[in-house]
Amino acid sequence: MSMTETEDTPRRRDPEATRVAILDAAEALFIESGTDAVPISQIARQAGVTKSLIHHHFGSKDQLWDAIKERRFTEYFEQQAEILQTADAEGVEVLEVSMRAYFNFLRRNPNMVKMMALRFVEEDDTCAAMENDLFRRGVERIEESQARGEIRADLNPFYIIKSFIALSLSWFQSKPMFCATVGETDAHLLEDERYLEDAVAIFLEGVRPRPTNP
Amino acid sequence: MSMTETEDTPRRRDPEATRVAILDAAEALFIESGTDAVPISQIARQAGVTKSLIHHHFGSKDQLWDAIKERRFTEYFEQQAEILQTADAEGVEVLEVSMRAYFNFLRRNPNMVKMMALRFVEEDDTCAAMENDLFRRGVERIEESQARGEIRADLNPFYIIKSFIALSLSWFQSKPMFCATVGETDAHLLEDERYLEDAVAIFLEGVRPRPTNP
DNA sequence: CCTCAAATTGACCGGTCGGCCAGTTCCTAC
DNA sequence: GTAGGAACTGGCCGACCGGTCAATTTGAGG
Repeated sequence: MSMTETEDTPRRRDPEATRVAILDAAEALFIESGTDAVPISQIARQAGVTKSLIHHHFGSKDQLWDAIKERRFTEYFEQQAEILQTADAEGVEVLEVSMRAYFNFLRRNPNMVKMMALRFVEEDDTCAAMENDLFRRGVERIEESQARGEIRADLNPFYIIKSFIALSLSWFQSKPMFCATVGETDAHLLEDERYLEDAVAIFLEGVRPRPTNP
Repeated sequence: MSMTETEDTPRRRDPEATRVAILDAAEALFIESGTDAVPISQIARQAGVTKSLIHHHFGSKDQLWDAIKERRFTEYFEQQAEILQTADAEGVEVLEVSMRAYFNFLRRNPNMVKMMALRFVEEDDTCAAMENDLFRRGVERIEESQARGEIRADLNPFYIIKSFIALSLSWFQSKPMFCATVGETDAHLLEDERYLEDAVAIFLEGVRPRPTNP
């Protein structure tokens, strides 16, 4: 352990780790209770730092919230781009793979679902450019399949993407509301896989070119 | 104007009108800026009443917000039940009619879209019973069509409803995000009708029984 | 070893906001 | 017409919270 190690040894003061601790604590609390309901003091307590330190690193509460969204959404779009890149199926299969990947991603990241909803209610436009880029690449991919006759050509590729996102996202947004009332006899309705199978079935049949066309 | 008129003449003191004025003002402001961002004093100003009067009628700020949600959601579910009742189409057509009606309802009531999103982020369970009832009636309707072979029988009716709600709701939730970045060349993508046509096309083909089955 | 900037702390301030209360006005039922 | 209760008002309070600031500690570079 020589003193020349400057990056990987934990130091007593580690501003980067501090930033991460604050971001993690704030993200959890904000998503749990909403930004306004959580005082900075509580974030500080949970992160094991002082209130002033949060202001030192992030300026204001709003800027902290922005940093949280920035971090998660960039991570999100990078992952989505990765998935789109590596999906090497062909024809409608690429849509099935994409939809299942997207659905399972949301399933593993419930926080993301909430942040998407928050982005809407707060009318937040940040990261819209990144999202646009991602869509554009998806559209190109679909257009190729359409040209090859593997996907119905009368559908706008943009709307095709929007559709399978809608089918995935809305499920996780509406699910919690039903958990409260659905009885035990209908509990199976809440299983993610069952919904996914039906949603995929509807979506795929909807975009697949019909064999016989009047 | 006899004094025996007790119900229909406007009186100098009209508690019911006051309640409505407060609810209207609060709903507009809450949805515009979020419940926490709007002080009761501002609601009072906009409604033309005193702050104390709001507490007199509704108790606390939270109870006021509850009353707002209660009012809108009961109205919403009643309208939806009405639509479901009067949709006298048959076969898959009933789904098309329902989906178009739902889509256009959301289009005319952007506040409702926001309240649905808020219901999710605030984890609000109120009115879940009403929603459940509505779903049950829709499910029965679809089951009949399925028995008659007019709709694919391998799909769960519950998920069918969920699907066309998802396709409608998500559109209006994601639209604002794109308005900021979409260039003029792609502005047509934001037109509600264009999306609706494609979404309906996908959905209907997805639930329609295939003529030839391998 | 010394220096300087960054990290970190605790104390404090000013403003805001939700809720309460004492008092006044008005409708209504007897 | 009068008593009582509901509608309505203005003023006030206390808690909370976001942000600032001066002071202290720590680490890295010269």
